[in-house]
Amino acid sequence: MKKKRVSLKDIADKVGVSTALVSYVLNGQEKEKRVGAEVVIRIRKALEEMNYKPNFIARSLRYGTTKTIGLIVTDIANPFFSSMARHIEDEAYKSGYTVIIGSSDENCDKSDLLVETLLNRQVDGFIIVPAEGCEDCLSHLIEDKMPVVMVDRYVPGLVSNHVVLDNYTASYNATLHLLNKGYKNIGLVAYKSNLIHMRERVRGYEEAMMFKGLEKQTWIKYIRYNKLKTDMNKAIEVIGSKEGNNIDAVIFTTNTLSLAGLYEIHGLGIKVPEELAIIGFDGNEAFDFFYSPLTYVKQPVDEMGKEAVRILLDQMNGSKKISHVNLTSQLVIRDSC
Amino acid sequence: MKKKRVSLKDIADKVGVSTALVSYVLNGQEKEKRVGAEVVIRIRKALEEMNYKPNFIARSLRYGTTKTIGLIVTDIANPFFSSMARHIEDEAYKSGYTVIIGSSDENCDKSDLLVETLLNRQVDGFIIVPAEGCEDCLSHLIEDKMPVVMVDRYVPGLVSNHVVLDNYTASYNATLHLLNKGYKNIGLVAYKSNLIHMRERVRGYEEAMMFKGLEKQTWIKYIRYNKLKTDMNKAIEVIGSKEGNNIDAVIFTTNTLSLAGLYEIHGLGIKVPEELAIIGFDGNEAFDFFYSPLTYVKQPVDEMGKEAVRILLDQMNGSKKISHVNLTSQLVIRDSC
DNA sequence: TTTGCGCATTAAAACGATTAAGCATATATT
DNA sequence: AATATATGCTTAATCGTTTTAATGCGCAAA
Repeated sequence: MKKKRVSLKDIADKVGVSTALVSYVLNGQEKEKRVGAEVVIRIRKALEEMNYKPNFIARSLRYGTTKTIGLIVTDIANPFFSSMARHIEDEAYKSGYTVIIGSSDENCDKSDLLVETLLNRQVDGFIIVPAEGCEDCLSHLIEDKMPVVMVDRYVPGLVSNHVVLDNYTASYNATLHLLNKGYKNIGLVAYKSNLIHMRERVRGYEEAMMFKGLEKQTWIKYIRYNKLKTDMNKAIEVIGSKEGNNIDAVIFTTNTLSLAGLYEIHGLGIKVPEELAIIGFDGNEAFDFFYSPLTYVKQPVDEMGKEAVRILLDQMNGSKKISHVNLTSQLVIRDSC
Repeated sequence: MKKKRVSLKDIADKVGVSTALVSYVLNGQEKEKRVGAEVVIRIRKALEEMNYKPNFIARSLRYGTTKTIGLIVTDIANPFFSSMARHIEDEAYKSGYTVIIGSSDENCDKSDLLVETLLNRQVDGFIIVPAEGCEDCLSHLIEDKMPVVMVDRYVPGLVSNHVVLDNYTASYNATLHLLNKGYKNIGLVAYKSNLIHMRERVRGYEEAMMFKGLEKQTWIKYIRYNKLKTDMNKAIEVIGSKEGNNIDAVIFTTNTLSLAGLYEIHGLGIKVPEELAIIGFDGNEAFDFFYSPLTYVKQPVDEMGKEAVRILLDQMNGSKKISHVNLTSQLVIRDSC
């Protein structure tokens, strides 16, 4: 079967000393532990020759930490999350941490199961994109003093760390941009969800409309996460029809909504921006190929990932400080509005 | 600090028995090991009450297996690999396996480092998208009897498992499709790479051209992976100019190449398909928004991921069979050619 | 000669789980 | 009555590493 890896014991036997000495040398403690100079050399040589590599599992058991971070996103296949994951991995690797990823599909049960699985695997901390209804599971985690950083959204009332976009301002500014361009009947397409990031994006829109005295003109369509296509189809059809209240601009509050929305708009042959102006959240390089490249709210996904890791590392090192990071977005203006 | 998790010992103490009995009950061996009926009940109750969860690390150390798969892709932020990763994770989780992902950026040193890291973490097997120059590192792995499945591409001459697309046929058929549509000056844009998947895609194109007696018309542009933008810019400028040999169709051999290529085509205002027909590899939903939705070679990424996991599990269960899976692609015909 | 100290090293416990082997005690078989 | 068998449980080793406590030895001071 598999060739056995060399263990500390193998080295110790070869050199003719106990494992303790080898361990000391390995961890650079040969000075404090007063290992004989000549023995140090022989041990070093043996380690080299036998190509010794420490067994992380044994170390983990001994130390009670695994140098592993659990990352739970809604879907790793979603470009927004996969690029965030990439940044998280890079940052974590720098500090010797490894990342285990799971996808919850916005499903609380799946998320809880993932947390459970990762806990059993003794991860040292979590970076979580919380799904709806996960409050309990998360609060238990935090009560048990497990380091947790929430990203993209957070659970209001839960005293814990998070790194999110300033969604309110992002949405407010996007709406304002449309208003300043002269659009009045601005609609918003959001996921049907109580999650804070959605609510904030809705609120930013509403308050911008209110600010201009257009609260009567607000038009919000809520899409069910698992009925994306059908719900979006209906939504866009309404916009294209007479009942659409002459909607002349629409904001999509996530990249998946933008994608699904553009499909329908494309399908109905609605002209952008002449008949309908558009702003999306989270760019997608390919949206530039839409006949009218998309104006979108650009999230600093790299910072979000890296900052989350930094805070998590800090927590794992014993910091008791609670961090709430609100990142600012950038409105990338293209042709669609 | 962190609330300590309950261990077998805690349960044993509470019930007043040895850890052995608890372990037997836990693993459903109460019959074979003749645990007293009444004791079984008390242990079950204690396990429930104290909410016992086994420590995976301890188990791993004992068993010498971690129920963990190492996945090395070129870049998890690339939608092709992130969706493959998603399928791999889902399939692995079904069998109680967890996945650790790393991105090599097509860089052999990074890839080797990842392999090393994951080996130290005692993963039970690898699913690898091999980078160029990784032959040695991989062959060592395989010599050491570490279960490995290569995906997307493989290392010729290395006796090991792989799950790849039938790239030759895919490319041949794509070229044939263009030829049958009357295009004669067909170009191909590939990465400058000796990796087999690239070579096969090139070969499929060349042989299809040869088959129609157009070997003189072949036009291949090799793009450097880390000079994507500049090299692509030059390539497309050539196509748009007089020196372009009147190229009337082009095949992009990966999704990143398609994306970069479309940017340039878009920028130069080249009309598709009137002035230039296009076929890409790996769709991207958003390519549908190109003013001329992209005809592309659709890879069965779900099958590729799932099949890789199945083969790997098989290997990890001791199978000595070497599997070479060649998946068939589908040419999704849209407007771009 | 005894005590104390510095030095180099080892033995052993610990982390949490699994499991082969062993030990009583009770019951059944000759 | 002596032996065999069944039953129910414990002990201890094991996986690979870290780390505390202990040990042996030589040498100097009392």
